[in-house]
Amino acid sequence: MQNELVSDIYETLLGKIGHLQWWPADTPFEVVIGTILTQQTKWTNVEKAIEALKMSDLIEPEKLADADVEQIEELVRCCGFYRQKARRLQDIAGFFATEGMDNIFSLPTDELRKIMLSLKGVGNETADSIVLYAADKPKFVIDAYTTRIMKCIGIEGNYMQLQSLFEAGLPSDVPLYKEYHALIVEYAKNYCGKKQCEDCALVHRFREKEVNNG
DNA sequence: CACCAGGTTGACC
DNA sequence: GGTCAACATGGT
Repeated sequence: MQNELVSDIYETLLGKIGHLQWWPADTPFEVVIGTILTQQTKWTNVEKAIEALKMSDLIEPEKLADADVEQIEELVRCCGFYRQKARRLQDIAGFFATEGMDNIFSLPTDELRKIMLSLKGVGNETADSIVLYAADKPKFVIDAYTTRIMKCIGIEGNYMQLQSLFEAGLPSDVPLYKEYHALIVEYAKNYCGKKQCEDCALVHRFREKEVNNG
């Protein structure tokens, strides 16, 4: 059954990598900033930008919303797409400043997700990352690595289909969702390069399983 | 020098 | 529903 597959993958990754703690940030709003900045960019660049924003005392909705957009551009330049990211960060900051971050984050999970999706620059993955890692609510994050790994194993689907698969196969548990996504990213970064794909323990293990079962 | 990175959007079938 | 170029810097 595919329901077991999801927890089997988790156990395999956990055994290979060990427990992980995510998301590295001092405050929920810092998580939000990180979700935008990390789009299509390495985390080391995000760290530099966050540090720069901290130096300018801008890791707060009101302050970021009131800053000059040109200043934000310079501070986040190292993350790429810096002009649109600066504007989107400022928009989101303005939204949280107006509505109150605590008010927004205490909404029901699905409503929160919908509202996050309505912000420019926030798509499925970013919305779910905010819901899970900033608001601490159970939503499983699907990213390019997850999609790639599942396709390797032989399971294809769009974002919502894969998310449903994972959520159906797991207890609704925030720390578990957080760690599972972190494990997938770590695994994929270290073991799913083009060269490594041939020795991908995960893929081999589950392909064999499939043969045995079927 | 070419290619990719924890992605989103708007335009177009 | 799906596909595609644009968005841009930094590291291998």
